[in-house]
Parts: sequence; structure tokens; C-alpha cells
Amino acid sequence: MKDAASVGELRTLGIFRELSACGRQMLECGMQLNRFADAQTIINKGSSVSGAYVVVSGRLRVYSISPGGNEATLYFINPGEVCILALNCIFNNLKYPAWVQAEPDTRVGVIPSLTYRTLFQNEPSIQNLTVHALSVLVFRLMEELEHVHTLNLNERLAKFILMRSEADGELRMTQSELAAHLGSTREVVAKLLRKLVADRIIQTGRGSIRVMQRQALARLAG
Amino acid sequence: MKDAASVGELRTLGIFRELSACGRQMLECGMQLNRFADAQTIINKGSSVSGAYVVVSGRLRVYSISPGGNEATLYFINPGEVCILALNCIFNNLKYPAWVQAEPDTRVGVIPSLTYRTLFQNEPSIQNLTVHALSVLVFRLMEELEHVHTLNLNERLAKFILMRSEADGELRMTQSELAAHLGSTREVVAKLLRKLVADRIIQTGRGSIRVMQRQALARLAG
DNA sequence: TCTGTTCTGTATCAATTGCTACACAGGCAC
DNA sequence: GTGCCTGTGTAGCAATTGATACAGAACAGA
Repeated sequence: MKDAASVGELRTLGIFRELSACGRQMLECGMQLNRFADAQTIINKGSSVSGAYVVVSGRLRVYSISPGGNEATLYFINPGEVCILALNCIFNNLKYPAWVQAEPDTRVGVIPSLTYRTLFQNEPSIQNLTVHALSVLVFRLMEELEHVHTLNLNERLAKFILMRSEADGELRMTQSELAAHLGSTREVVAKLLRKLVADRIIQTGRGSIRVMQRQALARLAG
Repeated sequence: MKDAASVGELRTLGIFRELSACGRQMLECGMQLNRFADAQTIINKGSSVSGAYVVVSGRLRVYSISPGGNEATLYFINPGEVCILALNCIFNNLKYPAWVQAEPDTRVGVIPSLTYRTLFQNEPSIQNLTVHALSVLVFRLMEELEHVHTLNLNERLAKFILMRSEADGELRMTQSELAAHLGSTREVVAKLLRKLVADRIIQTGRGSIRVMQRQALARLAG
């Protein structure tokens, strides 16, 4: 790997700590680091997958696009997490089934497919990492699917704002992006936000939302 | 395992074929077989998971229940497949996050948690089985999530009937069950089915649907 | 400052879906 | 037969959501 700092960071994040010397060497030789200063799409649906993706810093967003062009966020990949879809593709020789977008200031390590499969066969820690990452994703997807089935858009919006806002209540995101995350349209989101503003539960600004009453929002989230 | 026929069946289904002698013995000693002659709920949300579930014959249905009481099918587990949620729970010591219902004439093998974790550590074939099963589930869930976001109920209904009907076009299922699978209500499903009947794409009967024009249905499925 | 772009605020109408209510048909037990 | 239960067919209204349209505010750059 060309970036020693990133190797250290990955260890700090709890990844690859228990590798054998052999495995570590394989990893450090094979891994490549990609930096994404600006938000940009880095994988398109149907792309071939070159390897396992590990987020070092920043965040990746995995989303689908409807025939009408609307986006819907499937899930996020945070620092220290592995892109499971890419793992799937590696293990099953599939094309990538969705789009991936890097948020600003994101660094991603790429472990070539062959390297990863070899590591998986020989390193218990990689086996556990893989299974655990898959497990977490399965739970997230099931939860999301359940929410889509059981909650209406207003509840999902409230939940999303709660989950994604910072400790100070700030959520920097345009209404269009918000709508994309929820698989809806900007106008509908704007209408729902309007009600929340009228009830003084949130304040809206250009490109940002500020939560004023966290508990009230939590009640609305069902 | 108390049922030699089932061990053979599982091998035929491609499971546990490549176990070491030691691993096979562990499995045969520890595995229990449960038979479900009638349709019944076998796991409730929040239950503790006693082990890994392998479907020998029949089918399991995993579903969630909304606060209002509506069911929504998350996915099915077919013969030769493992219940991944149970695996998740085993590896992460979690309670089961959904309900599971056995269809009539279903047999399920249960491998105690400890046995499975030991097998996972030592048997490459179990590692692969686990990762592959998780991968397949992730893809199914993502596909379902994408469909919920991008398709309307009519399209999802058409897709469901297509996927679940037999080769002769027969689908034995009440409209209520159909609605539960889709996370909707009977009345709405009945309304949509009515249109399909009027267009002579399907015929409806008590507890069954017969596909008359498979291609027309496929077009409607988006 | 001017201009073009992005984002927000708002209104209106259409389509979809959920909810309630009720009639009728088939099957089963008595 | 009679009554009961389950399942289907249908109607109508309410709520949610999507689609279209347009005006104005904030922002960036020339």
C-alpha cells in the first residue's frame, strides 16, 4: 500500500489488526488507496468490481435509481466498514448491482479480488470481518425494508433526520438530497418539512435543517 | 441426527458434502430434525435462536408485522438453504428480528449454535456456505428494497404472481395472503386483480389464481 | 452589478393506496 | 336443512404521495 498513514488508520479502526505477518504483507502490497476530494459517483450499476472496498475516512453512499430517475439510498458505508456488495460480487463474480457515491473528503482502500479471496481462505480475522459486515448489512436492509412497509413518508423523514443530524441538531443536506435518500420527491419532502417548521420542531435553511425539538421528532418517527 | 434419510437429502441438496470426517460427526451428533406437517409459526420476533436452521424440504417464510397487524414477507427459505437471520443471531448473540412460518410439509434441521460456530472456524465448506447464503440474502433484500422504491403495487403484484406461480400458471394462495406478502391490504389487491381478470391476463378462484397470459403479466411487471 | 444556477416555498391536480362497509358464495359442522 | 366461518366482489371516501408549475431567495462567478 502506498500510504502508510492509511494502513495505520485502518488498524486504528479495528480492521486487519489480527492478520498474520504473511497476510499483512499481502495486504500492504496489494491494496490501493483512492482519494475523493469532491462528492462524486465512483461505481455505476453493472460495473465490474475490481476488489473489496474499505472506507478509511469520509463516507460512501450506495443507492439505486428508478426508471423515472429518482434515487433511493440503500445504505451508507462508514469509516472502518467494508462495501459488502463489492464482496458479494467478488465471491460470486457478479456485476455491481447499484450506484456508489463518495461524499467529500473520502478515502477508500481497494483490495484486489484475488488478494481478498486468498486472505479469506487463510485469515480467521478476515472471515469474521466478512461475516460480520454481511450480517450488519442484512440487519440494516431488513430494518429499512420493514420501515418502508410499515412507516409512512413523514415517519421515515423524521427518523432519517434524527439519525443523520449531528449532536447539535444540524443536518447539512438539501431537500433534493433528502428526497433522494427516502426515494421520494423534493416537493413532497418540502411539504412535510413545512409542517415540521410550523410546529417549531425544526428550522430550515438553504442546504440545512436544524432540529429544535428532538423528542417531538422522535415521537413522530413512530 | 436422528434421521438418516435427511442427512442424505441434505447432501443431495449440496450442503455439507465437503465436511471433514470430524466435522461430519459433529454435525450428525448435534443436528436435530423438526417436522411441520401444517403451516405454523415456528419463530416469533424477539425469540432466542437455538441454532442454525437448514430447510430440508418444504419452505419457510420470513415476515415482519406492522403495528397495524399487516404482514409483509421479507423472503423465503427454500430446501437446501440456511436461515441467515438465525446465523446472524448466532454470530452476534441477537434475538430473532422477525417472524418465521413453515409451509405445510416442511422439515427443518437445527444445528446448535456452538456446533455451528465450531464448524465455521474449522470447515472451509461451512465458511463458504455461510458467506454465500449471506450474499444471496443481501441481493434478495436489495432487490426487494429497490422494487418497493421503484415499482408501484400493481407492478409488484404482477412480479409476485409471476415468480410464485407454478409452471402451469397456478398459484394457490388467498388474496389476503397475497396482500400480506406485498405489505398491502386485501381490498387493494382484489381491486388490482379485478383489472387483470378483466384484461383476461389471469383467472381468479377461491384460494387460487391462474395465469392465462404470462407474457402480458411480465410486461406489467415492469 | 449583472447573470445564471441552485435551492426553497407554495399551489394545484392526478394517481395511488388505505380504510370502512356490506353483500354474496362456498364449505363445514351440527 | 341451519348456522358459522372463510374468502371473494364491490363501492365509496379519505389520506398519502406524485407530478407539474412557477415565483422568489441565496449564491457564485464574470
